[in-house]
Amino acid sequence: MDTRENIMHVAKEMVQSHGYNALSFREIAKAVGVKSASVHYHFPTKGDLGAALSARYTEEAEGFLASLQVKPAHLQETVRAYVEAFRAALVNDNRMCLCGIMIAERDDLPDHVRLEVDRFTDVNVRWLEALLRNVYPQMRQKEAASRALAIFSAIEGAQLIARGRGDVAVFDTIVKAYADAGLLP
Amino acid sequence: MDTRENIMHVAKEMVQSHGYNALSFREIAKAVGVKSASVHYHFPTKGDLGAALSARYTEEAEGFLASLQVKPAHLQETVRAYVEAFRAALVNDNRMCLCGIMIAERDDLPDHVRLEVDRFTDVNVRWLEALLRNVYPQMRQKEAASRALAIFSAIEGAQLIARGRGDVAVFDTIVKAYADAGLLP
DNA sequence: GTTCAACTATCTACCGATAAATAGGTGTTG
DNA sequence: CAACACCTATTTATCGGTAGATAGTTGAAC
Repeated sequence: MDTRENIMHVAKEMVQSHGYNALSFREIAKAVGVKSASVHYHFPTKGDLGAALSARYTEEAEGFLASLQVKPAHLQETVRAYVEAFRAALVNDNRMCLCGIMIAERDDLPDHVRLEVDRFTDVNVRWLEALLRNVYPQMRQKEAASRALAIFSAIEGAQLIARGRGDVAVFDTIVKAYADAGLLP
Repeated sequence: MDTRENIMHVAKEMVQSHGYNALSFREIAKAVGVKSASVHYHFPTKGDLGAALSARYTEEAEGFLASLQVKPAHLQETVRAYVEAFRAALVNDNRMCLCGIMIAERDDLPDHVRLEVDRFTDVNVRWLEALLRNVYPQMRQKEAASRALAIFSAIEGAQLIARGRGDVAVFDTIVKAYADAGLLP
């Protein structure tokens, strides 16, 4: 019954499936069951909606990452839970990471949307970096940062390619190969 | 002076920068210096243009890959040349792999465009797989296929994330971390 | 004279956005 | 209690702009 929440919910799924450019106020309104002017009431411009979506997406990611155990003893479980979050998007109607798909459209994003999208990468890479340094205390800060960036990129790439195949098994195959090669802990 | 070639040239760059959805006949026409109806003369529908772009893109990739040395002795140079091709897109005005960005929009692509986009992944993965089996003859076929898929995904991911940062150095950092971790030969 | 390649002009559909009106709720005041 | 003011959420109706696409015309080449 909370229209604003419903708008954000359907808009998020639409972006994850079709991207920011393809997001339309009319389609959102139709899905929610209101008129497009009502969507504009809650989010005056498309940029406002996009920024709200990516901001919340990053906040939820922050909460999720904070909830994960980062004890060295549970390292593999932690990484598995992290990867599973990206896998879930594919399982859920072959969707992509909201910020991943928006990076592909970055040149068309309003400035404040792009800032929020960038923050998602920051949050993920910083968390991975902290995880690595927690588990491998001897690892230098620079190396941990590079490795964290590599892990994040690899997972985003796996999601992109698996989505192109429309097959979650492809994601699983790629992640296993990452682990076998030594990229993932 | 070849209008059709000019159309494909500017359209390719537009897709690499803004994606398929954002591609507009009017914008193409303006860039080429003709009217949009002329673009429709050469490519009756947007799907025809998209399919032609991705088909040629894949063909050029096939030619490029065939031209690379795959002798075990030059393995690292070969891989470096392969990665450099993806790097070049970023250097060239922060663009993305044409098929990578179109995968993100796959749900909105006409069927024949999607088929061509898929073929690009096939071509790359098959080439990487052959490279691996050539260099590591003892590697099983299944393992080589997984590894090839992982390498391709990782590079596409690196390109995506580096593009989000608008910084080629990020791409280089990620690729180096891939190599250090053992993902790249 | 036929073909090619471009043009002009226009169509319908959809985009984001806005103004103005409406209905319902809340609170204040006489 | 009733009247009024105000706020919120939504509607109707519409705007200018742009999308892809098409019909018909022109001019040049062969």
